[in-house]
Amino acid sequence: MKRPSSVDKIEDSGRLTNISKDAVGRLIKRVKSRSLRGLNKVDDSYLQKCDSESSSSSMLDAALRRTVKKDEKGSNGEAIAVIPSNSGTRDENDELEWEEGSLPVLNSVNSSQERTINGLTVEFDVSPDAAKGKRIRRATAEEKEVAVLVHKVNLLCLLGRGRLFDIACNDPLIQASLLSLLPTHLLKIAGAPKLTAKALTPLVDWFHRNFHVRGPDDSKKLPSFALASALEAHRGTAEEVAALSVALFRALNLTTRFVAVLDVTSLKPDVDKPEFSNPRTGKAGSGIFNSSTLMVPGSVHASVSASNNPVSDEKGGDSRTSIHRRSNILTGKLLKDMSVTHESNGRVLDPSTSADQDSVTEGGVVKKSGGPKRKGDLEFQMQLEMALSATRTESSERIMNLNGAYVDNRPSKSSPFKKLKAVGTDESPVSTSGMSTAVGSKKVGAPLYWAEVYCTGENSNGNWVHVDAVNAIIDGEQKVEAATAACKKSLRYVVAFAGHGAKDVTRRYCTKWYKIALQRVNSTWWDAVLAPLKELEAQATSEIVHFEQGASSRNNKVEAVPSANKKIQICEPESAYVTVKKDDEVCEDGIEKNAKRSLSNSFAATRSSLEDMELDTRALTEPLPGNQQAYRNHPLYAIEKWLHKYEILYPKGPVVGFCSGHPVYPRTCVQTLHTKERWLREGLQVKASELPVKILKRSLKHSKVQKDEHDEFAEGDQVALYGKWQTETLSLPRAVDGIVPKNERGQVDVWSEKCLPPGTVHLRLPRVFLVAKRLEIDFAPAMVGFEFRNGRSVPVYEGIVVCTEFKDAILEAYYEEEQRREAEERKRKEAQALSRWYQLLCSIVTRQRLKNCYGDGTSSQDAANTSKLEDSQNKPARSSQDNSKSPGSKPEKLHERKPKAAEFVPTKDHEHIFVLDEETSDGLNSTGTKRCQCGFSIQFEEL
DNA sequence: ATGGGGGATCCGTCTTTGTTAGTG
DNA sequence: ACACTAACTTTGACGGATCCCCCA
Repeated sequence: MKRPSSVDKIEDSGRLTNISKDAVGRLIKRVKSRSLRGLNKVDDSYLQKCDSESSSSSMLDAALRRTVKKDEKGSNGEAIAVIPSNSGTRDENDELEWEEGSLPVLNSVNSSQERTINGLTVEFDVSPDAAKGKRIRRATAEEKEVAVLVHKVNLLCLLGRGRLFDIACNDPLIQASLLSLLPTHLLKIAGAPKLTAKALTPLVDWFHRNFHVRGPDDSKKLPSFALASALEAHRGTAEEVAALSVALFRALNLTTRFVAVLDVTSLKPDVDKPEFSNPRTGKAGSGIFNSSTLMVPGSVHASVSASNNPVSDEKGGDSRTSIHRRSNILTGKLLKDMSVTHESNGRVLDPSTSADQDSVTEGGVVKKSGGPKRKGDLEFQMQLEMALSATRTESSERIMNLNGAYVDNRPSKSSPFKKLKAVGTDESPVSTSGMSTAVGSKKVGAPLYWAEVYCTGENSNGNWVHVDAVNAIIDGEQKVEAATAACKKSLRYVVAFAGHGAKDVTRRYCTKWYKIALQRVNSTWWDAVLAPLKELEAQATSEIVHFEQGASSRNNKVEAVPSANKKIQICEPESAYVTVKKDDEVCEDGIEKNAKRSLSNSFAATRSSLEDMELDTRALTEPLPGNQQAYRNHPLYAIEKWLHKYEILYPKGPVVGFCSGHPVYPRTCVQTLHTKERWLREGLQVKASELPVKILKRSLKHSKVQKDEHDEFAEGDQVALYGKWQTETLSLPRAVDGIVPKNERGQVDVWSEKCLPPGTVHLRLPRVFLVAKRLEIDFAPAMVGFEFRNGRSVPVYEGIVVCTEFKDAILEAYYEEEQRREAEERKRKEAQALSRWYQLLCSIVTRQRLKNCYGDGTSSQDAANTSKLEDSQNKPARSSQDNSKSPGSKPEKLHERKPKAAEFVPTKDHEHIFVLDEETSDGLNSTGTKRCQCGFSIQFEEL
């Protein structure tokens, strides 16, 4: 990879990217291996997936063994067990052998196979039909956890990538180069006091005509380098082109964000498995990092010309090649059609409503498409027209796909009508008023990158406006969801990048949050990740706004009159961003600067909070889903049918709508119910006069347990449930006279601090009950929960509950007791250590003596040497035992004669038999030596 | 052809308050 | 005799997510 070595920061980022990439690669590898292991673990499920021809020999082997095992009982005689050669007599313990035994591997597996082994017939059946019947293995908790981790890592990586592109958009060289290419009349936009979305039209139009999208490339360029290349070639990936548009807007001092749809791996396992083996990603070798849009380039034929002719003429592209023109013709045609068929949602470029199908717009000028045409062009146009007319017939309200310009223009064998796929999928109003995806197909990629420009002239306070320069769409935020849905992508995370920061703006682009939310990571984690970035983003956009006011002076300095001959004309050595900052620092005195900064910050805060409010409002005003299933987990609405077992509607109203005849209630009306006992855990008790709002039937098992109880409602097979509104704060009897109030089991259930009787305290210390008992203070064991052990749940006790007044006394005594205990423990350990040292030293002494006695190299020495090691390790205990017994026991015959080492040849399993050799006494202690026939001796001391 | 409803299936969660023999 | 510890054995019902089939 070629790197601009001069830019250290970028190098760092590059390294970081590589490191991250490697890490993620390893993680994915781990996931793959896990999933493989998982498949192996559940052989049956894998078996069904094993194509008869593709299954590996080991798999087949395993399958064979299984089949054989299953069929060995031979119920119907169709399948006969393979009996291994050694299995003439089988018993119960053969299980393991059956598992580990191997069978000859067959080369071909058919639905029914036979093979003779040692005269036995093998018959097994791995028919696909049988496998088909089996269910697909579901993901385990571990796999789900891994999927969440991968999702998070992927999100972080894509966030990092977005930030890199955002930084690259601030590159002064790129911004200056773009300005140098811009026609002079378009520079005026920078000075506009009230920017409106409409005012951006000519600018976006120019950009769209001059920069084109090509397919994703496999090169691993750094963002800034990629942008430079794209700028030079006037074409790049959708990501690069979108980033260039952001750079251009920023160069013109427009408050602009780079917006990207983070196309992360799924939160759920399995779903992504095909993606791991996706040939495209595999080929690219960059996995999830290669997340560029899959757009099929509109100017797909123009690759050669584009590279040869990198700079386009700014005055309408007179010098452009015919191929360039053709792509523009097609694009313009589509755009025009969009403007004709639909104008209600979002302003589309080229306001011309001419019905002339042959006219195209180019730089706002309507032109005849009289350029040279190739055979493919005509075919394509025919197909396109047929498609468009068909779309109009189907739904005149719908507009063309955003990506209409990127329709694959290769001649298709199928009918053009088959390409049409109206993807106005949902009940969403967008689908009816939004864009049609008639031309959209799997060959067309989703719009994943665009810009957001803050237009001060929109609404009363200004507004962020969606600007998709890649597809030449302005203010088309409502179309994005439909377009991405058409391409089987979901808008799970739409993130706007600015000033090295980022902000989640998904809610602006999605209308069905209830669907999106389920596919997103835990919001707490995501919010925590974004919090610092959001701050950066807010600061950055505020700074730009602040300087926007003085932008005219700067623009006067920029005499950017681009020329076709100038490849990159840098009129201003510093970037717009940098220049403005410098102006601020140089021109303003300290006080003014601070005042102005604080003013801008306050405005930014207002702007940011305004946007937050806007997004929140969108969330709260989501349209009612049309299908019942959507209400199962809808965050805003609920229908009674889909309430859970422990839920109820309270209050039952207001009804906000109907779905298939079912009244729809706000989710806030859904209350969770609990039993009396469960409420106690929360530190709440059910009011005396309250009746259960719901009574459930208890399971058989539980009803048996409850049979004896005489609760009014919870009798036998019933469970009484109460709502939170029926409860009050728990009032337990107060501790009186140092006596702790206990429950029927003589304990206190300490689920939380709230469950403690007033006047008591929970001492969560080990062995503290001993102290309380010694001090004769009343206490109750504190039960803190349950754990499942030995097939049943058992209560877990931690510490005791005592009256508050005894707390200090108990603690004091406890610490004293603990100190004493620790001292005792220390003493015991020291004694033990002493004893072990003694044993060790004895062994060393004995060894030395042996060396001294038998160090001449006789045959017995070998024996002694071989035995001494193991004896020094193992025998002391035995020998000491023997020692202790020896004084009482008579040393029989062996005692009479001294062992002669030369006579005795110890065997391998020889055990020492000691006889008393000599004994001396010093009054208090008597010491002695015991000697075995083999020559091994040990000295002992009798206390 | 497609999407919704509902049944079937499977995985994960919740449930929940011993007994006995051996050892010090 | 008493207190303490370790071993014993290894639930099962139900909710909910997901799959799959049928029907509008």
